[in-house]
Amino acid sequence: MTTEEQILQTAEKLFLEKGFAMTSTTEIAKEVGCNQALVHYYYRTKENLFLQVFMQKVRLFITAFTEKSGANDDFFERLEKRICAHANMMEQNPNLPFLIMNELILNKKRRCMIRDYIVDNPMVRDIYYEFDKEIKDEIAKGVIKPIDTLDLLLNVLSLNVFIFVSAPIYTDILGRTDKEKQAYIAHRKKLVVQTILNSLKS
Amino acid sequence: MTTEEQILQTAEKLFLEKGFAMTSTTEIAKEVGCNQALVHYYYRTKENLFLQVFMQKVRLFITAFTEKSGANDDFFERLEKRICAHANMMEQNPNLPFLIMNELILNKKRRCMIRDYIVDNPMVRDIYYEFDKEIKDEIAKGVIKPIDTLDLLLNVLSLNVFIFVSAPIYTDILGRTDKEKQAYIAHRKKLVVQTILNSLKS
DNA sequence: GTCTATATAGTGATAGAC
DNA sequence: GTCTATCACTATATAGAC
Repeated sequence: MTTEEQILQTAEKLFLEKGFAMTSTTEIAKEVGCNQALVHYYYRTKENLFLQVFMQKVRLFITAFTEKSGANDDFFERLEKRICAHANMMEQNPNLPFLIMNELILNKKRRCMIRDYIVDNPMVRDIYYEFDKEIKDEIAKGVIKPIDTLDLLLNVLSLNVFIFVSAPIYTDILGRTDKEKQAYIAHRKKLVVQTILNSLKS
Repeated sequence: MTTEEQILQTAEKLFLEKGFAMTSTTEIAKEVGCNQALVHYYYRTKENLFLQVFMQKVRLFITAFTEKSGANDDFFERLEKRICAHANMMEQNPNLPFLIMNELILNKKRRCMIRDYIVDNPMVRDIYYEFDKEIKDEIAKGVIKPIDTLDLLLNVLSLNVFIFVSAPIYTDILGRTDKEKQAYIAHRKKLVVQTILNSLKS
């Protein structure tokens, strides 16, 4: 791996662990084993380096949520698969939801970047409209209780994100082992699906 | 108001807005209209000052959640009142859930402080056990579907906290006015209650 | 109690040697 | 491409004058 790639990879790790503000380019360089000037040689500014990591992660976050599932499943099976795909993506990147939330709340610039990325992205729009149509169909058929599509998405997002935000807190506060933490996550994943489906069934 | 109180109040405001790392004692002093040395004269360290704000807010956060309601309501009415009390507390302190989450995730020291506060606090324990008993009773009576008490609390917490974490993001990304933001919050509050109750009804 | 001044250390970023 | 050296800045915290 080139030094340039090592820097990006280490930056990703540290930004995910401690956020933008609390990670210094000096620290990144130290962990890579090179000089701090080299970080700026490749990426010029810390902000620049951060954005490369951040936007890639935002893309990952969104595409996982909009993942399509088998067409011959019924609605509840399809929804379950979508919820799980989203949770699995976060399980592989545990601090990702926190990083995104953190930066979006503390930094207006980031919110605007996301807006440009989401609202102007035809792919994202298409997937949303398709999902929206699907929901409206199922409501019309009387399969699920009436709900706004955005509300359903927000419910899933709330519950799923909170699994990974709460996991380290829960683990530390109750003095759990890493294995117990994994069990907590697995349990919560199942329960989120169950809660969402129960709230929809009519 | 004394200068000492002004400093504490300004610190509270800025810490809530921008978190610990991005708020400087210089900035606090400037906003109070005094010298930066004075902040340290009264509170010695920034960490100290932060903890005074933080722990007071954590107490507020927990006590709101454990608020008791009218005894002659049925279970669903009592639960609804509890969920609303918790949401209302956050509505009056919009950035509070974010601050708590943020500091707990980024800082292990803070997690340990909370542990000492929650786990060793008999009042908190009592309220939890009482709620737990109540849930188990209703399950036994067949009023609600079986669920672990901690899971129910986590579901409420997830959905409620996310209202206020998502509100500024939602508002900015979709270019909403402040009035529309209030409507979003009011709408989500209702929906959270509905989602939780629907998921419990058997 | 409030100020000025300052010690000390850390930051992001750049210039220039090799 | 990688380094050393350094600049300009900001931060927390303290010492000491008033």
